[in-house]
Amino acid sequence: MAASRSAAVRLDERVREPPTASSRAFTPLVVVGDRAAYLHAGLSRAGLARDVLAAAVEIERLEHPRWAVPSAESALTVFVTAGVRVARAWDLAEVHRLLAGGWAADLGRVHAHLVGLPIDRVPQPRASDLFDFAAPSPPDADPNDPVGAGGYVRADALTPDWADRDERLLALARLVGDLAARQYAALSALPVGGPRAVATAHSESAAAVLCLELAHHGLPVDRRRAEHLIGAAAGPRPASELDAARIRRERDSLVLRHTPDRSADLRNPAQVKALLAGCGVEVETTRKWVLEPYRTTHPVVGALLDWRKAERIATTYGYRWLDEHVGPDDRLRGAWTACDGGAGRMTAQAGLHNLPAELRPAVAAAAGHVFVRADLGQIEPRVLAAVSGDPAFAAATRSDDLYAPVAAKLGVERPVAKVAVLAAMYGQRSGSAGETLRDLQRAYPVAMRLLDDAYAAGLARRPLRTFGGRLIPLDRTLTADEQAAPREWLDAARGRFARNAIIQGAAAELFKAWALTVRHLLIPLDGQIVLCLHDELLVHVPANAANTATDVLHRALADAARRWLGPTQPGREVRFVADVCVVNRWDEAKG
DNA sequence: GATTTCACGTA
DNA sequence: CGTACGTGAAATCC
Repeated sequence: MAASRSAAVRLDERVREPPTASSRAFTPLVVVGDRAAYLHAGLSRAGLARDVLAAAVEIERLEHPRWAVPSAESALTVFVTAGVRVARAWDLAEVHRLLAGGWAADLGRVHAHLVGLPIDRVPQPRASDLFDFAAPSPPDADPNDPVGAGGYVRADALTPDWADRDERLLALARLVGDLAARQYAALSALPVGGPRAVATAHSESAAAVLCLELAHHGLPVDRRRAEHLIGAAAGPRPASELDAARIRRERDSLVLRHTPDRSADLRNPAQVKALLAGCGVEVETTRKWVLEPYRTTHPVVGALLDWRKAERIATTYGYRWLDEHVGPDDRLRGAWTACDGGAGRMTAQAGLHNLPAELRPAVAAAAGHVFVRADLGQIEPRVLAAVSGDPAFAAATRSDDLYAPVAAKLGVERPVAKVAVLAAMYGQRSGSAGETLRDLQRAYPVAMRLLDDAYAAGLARRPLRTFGGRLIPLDRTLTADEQAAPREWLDAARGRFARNAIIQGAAAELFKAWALTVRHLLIPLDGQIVLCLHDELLVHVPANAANTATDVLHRALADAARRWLGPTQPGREVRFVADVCVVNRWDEAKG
């Protein structure tokens, strides 16, 4: 390999680009197969991905430009594997999700949305491949332009089939820079919180990079402890298919021994329902919370519920899961996304977001390291206070326990106040907590008004934006099944969804701002975020950095909240709190 | 073979 | 006290 060539940026290989708004603000970078191109400070470079990316990594080390990319995954993975923490990014896909709602965000959709072309006619690469390639381009179309005839981005623009030469890579980079500039303008022009929406775009883009880092680093696992916990719930590791069947039968027999005169496939809900009926337990469904009250009716119920728990470990979090997702370096790895298609929470695969509590002791810091575990306290009501600007509710956030001042103000016990606040944020407004809800309305009218307005927007199918600017689509066309459902039920469901989405979405925005601040401050400590769980961060640091990292988590929250909220009127400051502790295992109690 | 339903884990 | 997501097994659709 020509090592000297790959790292150095040679001026004679560059081509001067005309200065445009996009090239000043952004450094577009595209990677397609084994080729790549970027436009940086008016100079362009294209060629073998190995060489171009080595130069790009060098630029990142020196200058921290804002890399504009079709997606972080497509263009910035190499930075992550090289151990270089990308400081600034503009991820077209993430910004599109923010701007337009939903999750689909391929380059064709991003472009069509920004130039005002119908989304439903965006050329799709899948089944129509044969057609696309068969259809000859009009003679006047530029064969090196990723925007094809009809004004849409070619379906194959980001494939090695089309992007097989430097001038096409450069055209793609120019397109990416142009789209980033258009997104910037669109966010800036939003009627509510334009500058904040741009800040959210920066944050979401960085979150996409963090997702690559999370997938790369993985979550440290004590493999022997994991094997032990799985063994305790699901039995020993089966030596063969036959052995596995025997273990399953033994597990089943713990339930079926209670019904010697009848049998059933426990994995078949219909058969389980019939089995239970034969034992005098008549239920509509066999769900856990339906069966729970019948534990004392017949011993088979308790045995079945215990069986379900063990079966869950055996099937979903058993030896296969361990073998598939925990690497030879004892790290649990799964893919992460910076936002879901709804309110904007992060998602994770490989069970990282729904690991049963009983397996958490298996998540353990590596030798010489500790976890610093932090979770945001009462995040959703505090976020409600912040985004609504309710001065009275903001005053309540100054307490460590937000529900205490609320209870005092309403003249009720704390549990009553808590249920009322949660019911106002998520529940049916017409429930049994009616009187307390009316008191809540009087005490915190601004906050309650925000919730009511969101509910009304849901009913009216009027799209909303979160505090940070994310579009919450509420005008989705109904599926056939949904059209058959009662109208009032659907309306109420959409109202609840809307009310939840503005709170959950804003909380996700604050959480990401916090996480990214932590990520930045951890660099000198040689620490990493290894898990993000909606309101909880798990940070892995060398043991001697534990105290500093604890400070970092608190300080980052204050910084992130201040930046996220922007200037606040005196007397309306909202306080956010984090519970932070140093542990060796994830399940250990908070200090 | 792909999609839907049920069930349940997490926040 | 509601929403969301990911997962696996069985049922169902085509």
